[in-house]
Amino acid sequence: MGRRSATAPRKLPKQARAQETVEVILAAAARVLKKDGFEKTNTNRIAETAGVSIGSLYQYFPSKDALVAALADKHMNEMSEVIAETATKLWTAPLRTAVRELVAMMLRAHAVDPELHRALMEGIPRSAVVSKLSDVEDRALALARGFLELHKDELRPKNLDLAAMLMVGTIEALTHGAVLHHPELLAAEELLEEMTELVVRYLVKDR
Amino acid sequence: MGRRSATAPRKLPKQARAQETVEVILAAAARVLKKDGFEKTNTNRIAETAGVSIGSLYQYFPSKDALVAALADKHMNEMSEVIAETATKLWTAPLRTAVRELVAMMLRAHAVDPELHRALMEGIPRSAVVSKLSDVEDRALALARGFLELHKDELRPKNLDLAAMLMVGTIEALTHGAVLHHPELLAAEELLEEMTELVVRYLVKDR
Amino acid sequence: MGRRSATAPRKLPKQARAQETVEVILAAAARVLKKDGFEKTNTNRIAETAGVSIGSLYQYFPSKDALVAALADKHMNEMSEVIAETATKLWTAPLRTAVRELVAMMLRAHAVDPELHRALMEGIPRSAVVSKLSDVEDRALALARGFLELHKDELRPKNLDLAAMLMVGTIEALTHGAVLHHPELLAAEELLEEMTELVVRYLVKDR
Amino acid sequence: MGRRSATAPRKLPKQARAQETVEVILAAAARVLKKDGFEKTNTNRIAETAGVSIGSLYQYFPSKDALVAALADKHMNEMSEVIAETATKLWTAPLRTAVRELVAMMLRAHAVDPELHRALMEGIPRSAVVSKLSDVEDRALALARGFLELHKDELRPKNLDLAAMLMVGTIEALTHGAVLHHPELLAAEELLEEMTELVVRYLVKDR
DNA sequence: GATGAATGAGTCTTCATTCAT
DNA sequence: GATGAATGAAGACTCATTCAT
Repeated sequence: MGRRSATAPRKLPKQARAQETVEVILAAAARVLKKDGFEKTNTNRIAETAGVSIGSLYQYFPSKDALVAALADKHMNEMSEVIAETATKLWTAPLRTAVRELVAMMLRAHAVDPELHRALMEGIPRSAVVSKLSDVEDRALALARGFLELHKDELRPKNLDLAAMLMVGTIEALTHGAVLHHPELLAAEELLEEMTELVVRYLVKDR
Repeated sequence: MGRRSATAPRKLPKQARAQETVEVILAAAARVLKKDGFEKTNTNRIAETAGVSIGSLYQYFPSKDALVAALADKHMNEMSEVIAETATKLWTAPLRTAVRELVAMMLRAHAVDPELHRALMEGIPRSAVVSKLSDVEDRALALARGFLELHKDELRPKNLDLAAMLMVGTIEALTHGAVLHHPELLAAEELLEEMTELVVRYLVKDR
Repeated sequence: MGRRSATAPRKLPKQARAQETVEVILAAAARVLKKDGFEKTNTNRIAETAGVSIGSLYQYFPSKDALVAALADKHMNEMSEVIAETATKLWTAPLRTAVRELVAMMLRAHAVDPELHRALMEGIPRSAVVSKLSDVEDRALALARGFLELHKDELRPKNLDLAAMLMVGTIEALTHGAVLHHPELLAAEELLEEMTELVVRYLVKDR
Repeated sequence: MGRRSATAPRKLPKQARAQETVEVILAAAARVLKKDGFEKTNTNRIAETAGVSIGSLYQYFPSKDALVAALADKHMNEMSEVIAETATKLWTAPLRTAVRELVAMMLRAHAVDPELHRALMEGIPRSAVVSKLSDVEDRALALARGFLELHKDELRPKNLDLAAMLMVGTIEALTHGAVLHHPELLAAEELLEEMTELVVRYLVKDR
């Protein structure tokens, strides 16, 4: 019914073998992308790395962009799962605990596959991929906004929109910074504590 | 050589002309990069946009990477100048004022050419360019570290390395976030105030 | 074998099924060919359109060319049947009537499946297909030559080979022209009359 | 100013050397096209045949289709020139002479490069090329229509549109037939005479 | 020095055909 | 026999870079 989106997967594999192939291709794509960056990644090398013919790659992904988009999708879903696991706790916990949980959640989500996350965030141009990724950010922003609304009375900042932006931006940025430059910190207690402190102190009224 | 020395100044116009050509090419490169992103930017188009032959472009820049690196250099220098202007004030001012100045400085530095900054940060792969850009970050980190050391006694965080990282990371991230998503905020007083508040509250001891 | 003979007819359904599959594939090939032209037609799409696996297609046709050739064959046979129906009348009828019948025959033959005829005549390269199609022309030429020989005495042209060529060429060309550009004329009385007039006037002696 | 047509030549060569290259490429394209047909012709082979790099080919022609279109254009222009030379004579000469001239003109026009004409007419799909070629036919049809109008009173057919179609169609078809199957006849006096006879007899009133 | 024509390795992508299940 | 996953040669096209004029 009309032209299908250029980045939609080409066909759903029916046989188990095909499903396996798709998996293998995605894994290879991730590996190559992490190693070479988007620009230097080429479909032939991905196929080769996957131990699959170039024809097979195009059987399942109509274009290079579609392949990367599928990879981004998968990665995003994995991160979303991590987020969904803790999202509910946010609404009942007291402010500090909730913030702590939020930060921990972000750190955990980004710990799923930091290198891939980086590769996806870096080299990719104005394609569908970026929007896929920033969907997550948008949702995080909405979530944060709702969260702040809930704790309105305890908060110092008046402009909740700006506060949400700062909060999400800060957490994301520091998480990304850790991902990029200090992956070892992702699991460190200290970073979690300090980030929590940073956010809470920004948010709460004095005393 | 001997005979020529009488007319040595003549060489100057030539050099001036060459310098001009370099400028024109860099300007064109910036324009194309901002408009099309790194991937779609090609040297021929840059030359065309510059109104210069491709041969001339390669006269002055031995490769595409060299050209982009030069552009990054230039941009970095412009940002560095802005930073240098206010760096000295940091050492004498009281903490809150200094932080405020620091944040303002970052916002101003990134307001130099946000679009170029973005283009440079985005699409570029593992080339020299990224390192050029992160040089700035490294210097900012060192600066921050020194700054914190100076105010050691007033500070709550014990791990100054981590604190410097969070501080610089936060400021940078929020500045970038503003650059990318809300350029109108770059000049806004409110963002400056809130970011200052964020950092100061994080840094200072209670009471 | 011995035991089987009792159930020998059982084999028939299988063969019938196979025959059916062949038909389905040919029909699909015709449909795709008409719609997309030879160049854009590919075996996978034909198989898909036929609701048959690509493997089955190659079970019955060893190559793409063989498939197209079979299609051409079939089409040619259908046209030949139409021709055979009226061919005998040619030998007994008076000149004008015979020519009229000849023209009508050509128009009818080409009305069998004009679109397929066109697709077959157009996009196909130096493959067996073209020769298949021109077999028909050759036979038509021979038929015409014999026909002219029969009416020798009534004719103006002395070079019967040339006359046959002109006659067949004219009829074919105009029929094709009609097929391509004015399909609605294929069934029109007027075209038939004028073509008859054209040929008869060319052939007969004055007075 | 908007997207340029996909089949427009890419750039006009400024230097003499470039003009030469374009010529060489077109000549090679013609040669390969005649030898292999459209389908089997590929740009790499054309470049190779031209003794030119594939890059040079794409410097001047943005696509394979554009190259073929340019070739068709050139061929058409050459044919048009031949036609233009004699077109004027048609309006003053008596009917039979004019028809004879018309037929001769067509034969001459198609004798310019019969093989190329054939290759161009055959394998090419629904691209711009076909329309280029049929432009000529359309103009011929209009010319013929005007011609018949002029001689209205001497003519037997009442439906001048149909008569023009038959006339042009016949001449073209027979010319093409000669081009394809009997190139030696293109220059033969006999074919010219017979075709003239065919057309004149069709057109004129008895007596 | 400047010009822009020429180069060709490298990329994406298609599709006829094979073959394991 | 049927299926459809897999293959890979081949072809269109790009673009960084070189070099004759």
